[in-house]
Amino acid sequence: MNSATNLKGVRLSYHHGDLRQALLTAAKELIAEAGIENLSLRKLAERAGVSRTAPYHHFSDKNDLLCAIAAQGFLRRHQEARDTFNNSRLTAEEKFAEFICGYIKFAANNPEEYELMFGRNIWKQNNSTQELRDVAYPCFQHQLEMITSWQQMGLISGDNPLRTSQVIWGAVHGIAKLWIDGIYTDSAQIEEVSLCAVKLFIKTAS
Amino acid sequence: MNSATNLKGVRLSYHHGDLRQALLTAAKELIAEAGIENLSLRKLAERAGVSRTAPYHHFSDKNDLLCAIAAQGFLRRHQEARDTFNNSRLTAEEKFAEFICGYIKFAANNPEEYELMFGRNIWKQNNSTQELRDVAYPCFQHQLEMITSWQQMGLISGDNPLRTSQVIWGAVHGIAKLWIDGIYTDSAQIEEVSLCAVKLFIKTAS
DNA sequence: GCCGCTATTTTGACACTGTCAAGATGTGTT
DNA sequence: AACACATCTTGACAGTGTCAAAATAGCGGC
Repeated sequence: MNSATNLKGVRLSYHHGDLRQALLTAAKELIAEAGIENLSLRKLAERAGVSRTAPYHHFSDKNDLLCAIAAQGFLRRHQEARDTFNNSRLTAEEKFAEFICGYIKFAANNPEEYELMFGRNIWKQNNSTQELRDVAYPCFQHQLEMITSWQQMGLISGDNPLRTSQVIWGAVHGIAKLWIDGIYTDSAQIEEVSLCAVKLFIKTAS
Repeated sequence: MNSATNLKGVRLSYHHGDLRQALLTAAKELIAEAGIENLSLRKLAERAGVSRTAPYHHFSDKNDLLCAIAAQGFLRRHQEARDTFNNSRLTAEEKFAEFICGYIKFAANNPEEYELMFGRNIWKQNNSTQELRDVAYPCFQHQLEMITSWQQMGLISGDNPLRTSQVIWGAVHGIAKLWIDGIYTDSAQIEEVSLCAVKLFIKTAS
């Protein structure tokens, strides 16, 4: 299970050194080069200099490997959001704007990773790993808490914090997806769309 | 190209009758049964009672076939939206609410079809067929026109109609996707979330 | 009727995929 | 040294999308 992920001890694996981590980084390379759809375990194994079935001793499945990459993405985004929310130099309104813009920017700058984090294959049915859920759910929960606090201080409208949070999350998610998938017919400026979303959700919007 | 789609003449194709249409309906059956990920051209051909490569004379590609199915989805949704917008028994506010709820309900009731219409594989890069674009873009354009009209009559806030339209589209799209993919951690009532979105976007929201 | 042209379909094949079973090899423990 | 076990490899299997070439069916013209 947790064969090679102990962060303390230096020597983790036997033959390769740390194949699990090597596979993860190689996978991210390959995804960045050719997209998720073109990632195969065999090419990945070759890139890592290892035989076709070696990865199966570190990931039970292709899905398991993808979940592990997605988990890293949630950790990164969660950290980003926390940094913004805890930045005492920002007003609440600035934090909210930065949450919206930062979310969309994260997706736009890491399209393949975002696709993985929210691709249907991972969450649909029961494909999500426990490891992934342990990382993703706190990230979702944190979003809910932030939005709830902004709503309680009267910055954004709505009454039910959970529902409002779901709508705002849906908005940034949808904008990000439509952008990533290249569906906006005009060459939309993603920053402009983000700021428009901010204005629409803030209570004092004109 | 347009080998078998003439709606006037009854006898359209030669051997099978109308293999193109038979493939489309069989594909929708298979997708409904096992999801898009589990649709293969070979199983599809078998279901249609035809050899593995027969579909290639009606669709250049697997992608081409998926685009054709997606196009039918856009036609249906476009018609729905038009019906609502042209329903003279509804007030503007009711129309807007019905647009939001109807959009999300459409996606929730036809998850696989919606996945196809907005799955990344189709739009990403240049995978979209001309036929698909000819059907989808008018649908998008119609959404823009509706939202612009609601904004101009002061029903919803925001200044730039295009940007506002993109945000609202993003919101319904994102809510639908998060719902379809089963990502909302609580068992959200999709209708409640839709209504919350309506309230947030309408100008006189509390 | 018959002949040929073209649209349609099939058979065969190729490279590629994820994944399993069995064996080989390295590593640490006793 | 011997064992247990983690790690990795080789071989194999059933699928997949798609191409090339051969077979077949329907239509027009004679």
